[in-house]
Amino acid sequence: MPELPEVETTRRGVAPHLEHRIVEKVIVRHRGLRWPVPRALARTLEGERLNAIERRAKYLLFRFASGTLLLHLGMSGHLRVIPAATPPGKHDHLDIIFDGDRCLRFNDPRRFGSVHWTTGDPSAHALLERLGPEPLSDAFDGDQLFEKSRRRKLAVKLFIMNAAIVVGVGNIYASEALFLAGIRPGRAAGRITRIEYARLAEAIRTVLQKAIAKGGTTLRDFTQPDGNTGYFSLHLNVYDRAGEPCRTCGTEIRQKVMGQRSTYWCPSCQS
DNA sequence: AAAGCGCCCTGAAGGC
DNA sequence: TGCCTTCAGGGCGCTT
Repeated sequence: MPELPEVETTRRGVAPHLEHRIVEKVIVRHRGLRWPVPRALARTLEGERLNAIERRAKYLLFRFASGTLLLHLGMSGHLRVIPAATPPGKHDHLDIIFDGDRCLRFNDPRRFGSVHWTTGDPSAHALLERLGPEPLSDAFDGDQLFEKSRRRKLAVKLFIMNAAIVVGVGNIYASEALFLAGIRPGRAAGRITRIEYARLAEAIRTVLQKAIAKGGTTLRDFTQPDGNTGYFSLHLNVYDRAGEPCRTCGTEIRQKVMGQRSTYWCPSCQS
């Protein structure tokens, strides 16, 4: 379930423990992630120095001198930094062991996560090159949403979940952002006004930023064995609240499947 | 080009 | 108690 805020919190959690350290050993226990883990991963990484951990969309970028490891948490993946001798548990698919006994352990029950190695500019990698702007950067605003959506009949909720339009808006925050902006999720993207898109872009920023701030305070230490809470205990206005009263007006929250995913909204606060 | 949907996978929840 | 079914979810990639 990691959405962008969880991925960013993970990045902030593990980076201080690993940056500027040397990879001593790599253990791959299960190559069958979304894509097979590269066979040469251990050979590639061992001896490499980690310069920095960055994030693009929901991908974590481990920048080494000779290339970049792209890691996606899928929907059930999480990372911890633990002593290398810690016995592996179920679904512990990958260890990257750094000097100073810092073992980065990747656990992913559903194996929707992935690991890629790329040399050169990682933004040119096939998985990254077509991605839209980062929602928290200055490169993102409502005007872009407006321009890109003209003549598109797709529901606005699906439109903002398209990573080519803007990255990092997952299913939960899509519903939450639309609630904040007062826009019904089922409306055609091409029928949303410029002013509404300005509100929506701002709502997306707000929702993600709040979640990141919350992550910083609620997530446990990434160096603890039980270091991941999975989900932030966010104050959700509509998501997973079908039939419950709107926190603003008391109207029953409605739910509908859109693009094979549950969507929630308040029929009174959103128009 | 845009839209729709299948699929990868496990675990939790619900029904019987 | 235990089995079976259903659902959840990110996002690529194929089809229409």
